[in-house]
Amino acid sequence: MKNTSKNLADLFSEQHPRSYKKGQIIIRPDDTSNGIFYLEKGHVKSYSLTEQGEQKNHIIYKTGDIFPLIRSFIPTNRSVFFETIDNSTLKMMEKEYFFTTIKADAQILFEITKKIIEIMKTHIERLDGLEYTKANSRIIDYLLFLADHFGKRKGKKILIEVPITHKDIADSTAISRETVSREIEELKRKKLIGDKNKYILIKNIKKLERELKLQSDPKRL
Amino acid sequence: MKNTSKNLADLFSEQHPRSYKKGQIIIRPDDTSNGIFYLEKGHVKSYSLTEQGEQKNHIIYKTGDIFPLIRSFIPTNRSVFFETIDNSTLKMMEKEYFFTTIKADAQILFEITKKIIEIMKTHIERLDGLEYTKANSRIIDYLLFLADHFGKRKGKKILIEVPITHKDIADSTAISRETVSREIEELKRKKLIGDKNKYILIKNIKKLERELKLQSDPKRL
DNA sequence: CGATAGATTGATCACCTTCAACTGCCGTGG
DNA sequence: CCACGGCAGTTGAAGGTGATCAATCTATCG
Repeated sequence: MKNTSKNLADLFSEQHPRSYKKGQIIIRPDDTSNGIFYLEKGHVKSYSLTEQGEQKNHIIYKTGDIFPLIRSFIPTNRSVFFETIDNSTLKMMEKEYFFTTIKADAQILFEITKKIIEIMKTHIERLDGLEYTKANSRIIDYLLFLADHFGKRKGKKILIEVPITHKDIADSTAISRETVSREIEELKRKKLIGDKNKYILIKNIKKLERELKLQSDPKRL
Repeated sequence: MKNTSKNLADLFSEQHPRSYKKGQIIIRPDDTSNGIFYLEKGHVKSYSLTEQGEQKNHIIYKTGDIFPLIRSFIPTNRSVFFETIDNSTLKMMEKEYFFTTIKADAQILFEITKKIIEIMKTHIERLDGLEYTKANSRIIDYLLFLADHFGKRKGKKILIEVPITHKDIADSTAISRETVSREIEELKRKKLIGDKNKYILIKNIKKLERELKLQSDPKRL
């Protein structure tokens, strides 16, 4: 047993990696198993469903993140799904072992707390972005959010390296897919964004940020 | 120095209480001071502002909560305000002392982590509620959210014991104040909610939950 | 290669914002 | 203590934004 973990990767180093294909559900609301997952490679989205079966996307987890946090730490009504959107590699640890280990070591526990805070920050940014009342503002804000979290600089441009569909954007911003399609088209027409091998490319982030401010301004030309 | 803290109240027990009047801003984005606040009595709302100065409400903190979490744990762009909506009592601890103390004691650190998870859960519920596309669904979901977090059972009814205005609901759900006014009126007409000394009273929570499911159903009569 | 899911485009119309005018309420200062 | 100012709430009318429906097209995957 290794008690010298200094970070999350160390903590999970002894666990064997598990491969998941794109689109596999890792955790469902009714799951009785209670492992803690560490995402080594790929991306996982969390979401709930409406009565009509529409997805309401929460966030996208990436390398170094852990989940599920809420149901692991406190007893709660489970309503959230975790599903890969990539071919992904995860590691899993039994809840009991996880808690025994972290409760015994303030240092690793502090690292986990910082990771939790980081994931909470992501949720707050999403919450904040959803409070724009105009559809195009919510879309632009979400693109800026994705650029910040998954963007890789390519010169002056930013490539959003996460497989995201218009449907995902729609399910993340409370907008219909058709409207997302039209707004994205408009942003491409304005040369603010583009495509690059299946990923969204931000061509001019400064202008895109300016566009967000203009969109919410009722007094724009 | 007291090292026997078993919970948050203990941890802050040595700090002297500070009184704030309703409407006072405790933390602004540009604040350089970096204390951690423990809310002993009252309510504090967190929010950001749009370019046009509109409030985007995040959550309402209550007795036993601590803030600000994000800016205390990780370096970040500050854009969030914390403001009392009640006459409130808080305790404050210097950031350095706070971190020295919790890093030295896994037990109190674990208590704080659980509190953080609880506050994260609140944010996720808000995020999820904002993903309803219809205004009346978002309002009903928000009322159910308030009932769950601040409601006191009065027989079969639930009194939401937090001073909340229609403007607050509007700023929390990305809806105009006028529409909130009309929808609340409609819910009163249906006898689902009412008033009781300035607070919102949920008269029939089961029916209100059913109303939420109906609202989002396009095939309703 | 067929099936399924996502994307596109156009037309229609409902929902909700906006604007405006008015009322009510509360805290503050003279 | 009253008057005032400002913010919150109410109500009505009008117009725009974005949802919905439908038809077609494309991409992906077994």
